[in-house]
Amino acid sequence: MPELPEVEVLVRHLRPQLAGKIIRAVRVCRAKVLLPTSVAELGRTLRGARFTALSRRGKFLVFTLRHRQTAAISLLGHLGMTGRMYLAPAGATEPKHAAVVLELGHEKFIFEDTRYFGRFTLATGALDKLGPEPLGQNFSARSLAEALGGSRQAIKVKLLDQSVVAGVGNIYASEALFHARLPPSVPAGRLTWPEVRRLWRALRSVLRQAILCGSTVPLDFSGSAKNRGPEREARLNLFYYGANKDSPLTYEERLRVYDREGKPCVRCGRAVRRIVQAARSTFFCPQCQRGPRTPATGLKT
DNA sequence: CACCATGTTCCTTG
DNA sequence: CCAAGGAACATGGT
Repeated sequence: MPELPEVEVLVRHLRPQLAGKIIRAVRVCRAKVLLPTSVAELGRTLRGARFTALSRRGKFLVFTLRHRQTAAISLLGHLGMTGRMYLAPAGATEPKHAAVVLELGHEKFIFEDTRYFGRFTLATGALDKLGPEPLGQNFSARSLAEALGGSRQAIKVKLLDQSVVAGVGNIYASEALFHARLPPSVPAGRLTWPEVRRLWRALRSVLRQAILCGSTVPLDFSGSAKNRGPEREARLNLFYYGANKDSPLTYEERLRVYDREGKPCVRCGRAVRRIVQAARSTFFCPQCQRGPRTPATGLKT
């Protein structure tokens, strides 16, 4: 569950659950997710520390911890493609692909990641390379135009660049371009000012809606018996694909083009197309997302 | 077996 | 320097 909205919802969910809790023991099942931090260093640093804050930056979770009256510790989490984080009862069965487990007393914090592309590290340098938060104050249509200016890279590919905007991934890049009615292949630097403004608004709108939608989804990933099996899976997938009865939004209002190749565009009915850019799938409507048409006639050269 | 997958980084080639 | 393409990481679903 890994783009900005999913991470945001997870952060909001975990924050009150972790606040004040003390790490009694650290168990690392996959040392590679800590890199460049070592198993020994993580254990030494976290054992006895208390969670004091949790925030999000792009797709990263930023945990803040503290030992008795000492300087704050920052811990960076990233879900990669398949990562999940949740609290479970201390005695709960652990998932097959648990990467790190923090024992908190009667509970334990679990970071599981099937593909192990995620991170759980004390090295925070990755944050320095991130661009502005798309929902933050420093992200304006003007700053976006500046970040895109001059680039001949396709706008869809550019949106995946975390130094341009932090937190946009493959799904919401397609969604935002659909919302803004922009063709994914247009060179980023060739967008007109009105188009950049549309894209800016689309990004914020799409991400905000996704957070809103996700906030109404029960995020109980605990591995306890009642949360396993098909029901749990349904809930997890629901985040991206499913319908949520408690939400005022309908299915089409969440993912309008992503993974809809061949299906009718929800706006015009034309078949949604899939292309590959930078080795990733892009979905778009060839009718609604056409480039700026040059008049067939009457254009002087 | 084939191909696909919400992410990131590194390498090569032009 | 830039852009594009591919591979790598590791596992699972269809």
